[in-house]
Amino acid sequence: MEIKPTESELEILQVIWKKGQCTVREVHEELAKNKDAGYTTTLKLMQIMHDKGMVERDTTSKTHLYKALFTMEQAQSNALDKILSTVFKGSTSDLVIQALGQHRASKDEIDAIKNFLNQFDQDKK
Amino acid sequence: MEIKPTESELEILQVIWKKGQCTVREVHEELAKNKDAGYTTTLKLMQIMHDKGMVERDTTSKTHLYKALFTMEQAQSNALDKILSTVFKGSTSDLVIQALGQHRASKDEIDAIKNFLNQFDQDKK
DNA sequence: ATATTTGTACGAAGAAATTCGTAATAAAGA
DNA sequence: TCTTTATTACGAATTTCTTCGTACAAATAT
Repeated sequence: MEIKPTESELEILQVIWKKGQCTVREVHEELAKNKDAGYTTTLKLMQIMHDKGMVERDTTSKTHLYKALFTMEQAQSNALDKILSTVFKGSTSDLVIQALGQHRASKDEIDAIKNFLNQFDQDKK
Repeated sequence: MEIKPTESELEILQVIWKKGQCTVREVHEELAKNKDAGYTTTLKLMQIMHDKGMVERDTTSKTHLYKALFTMEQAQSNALDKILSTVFKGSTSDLVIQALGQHRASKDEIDAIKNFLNQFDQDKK
């Protein structure tokens, strides 16, 4: 399956991922904090996401419950692939260095990355 | 200025960045390798990009010459910001680790990153 | 029981992105 | 000069995304 959520769909997915599963109202309330759109707009978007096969829903009770049909990690993977090919000429190291350069990571984060790299080396040898 | 090129605009920008400056035909030929769209489609897109202020053009001769008005690095920065906020919950280290995990980097790339990290530490202390 | 609130379905309008055809013009070639 | 080719301009059709209003049904409250 092609995973290519639109801007608005991603906003909704963030809420669903965070809560695991949720109702249209829950998503809407959450979005309302930063944005200002009608309830039916959110509803319609979620219905479309369902049509597209991005989410599933439990319709046993009147108020439907939505769940994502792919994980945030899958979306991350897709997003990385996309920007790697469009703006990083495929260079992972460019991407990593850019990322570390502009969004300064905390010491803990840097340590986490170092550990990861060392473990990586281990596997290679 | 807001830098938010669309999918098609990025395809075009890649060619412009690579060549420094170029004509519609050059861009079109390049795109034609992987895609199949009419010449006037490319032309129109580049005209729109000009309207949006994404590119400038030299119209002294009949055949116009286009240049990008922002660098690939700026586009990279924007792209990173966007996916960080939409799918990585703002965690740079998550992003970096994901990137390194799935697109296996070469030894040279890993070394480059390690050097970068060490230098980074130095600055901090 | 009746009215109010809460929810889904759905059509349709508006906006943005993409595609292409046609016309006008300039350059190049015969 | 006249014809062919290359280029830009531009309108318009198409598609996709976003937004919202209205209708109807179910649940809740009075």
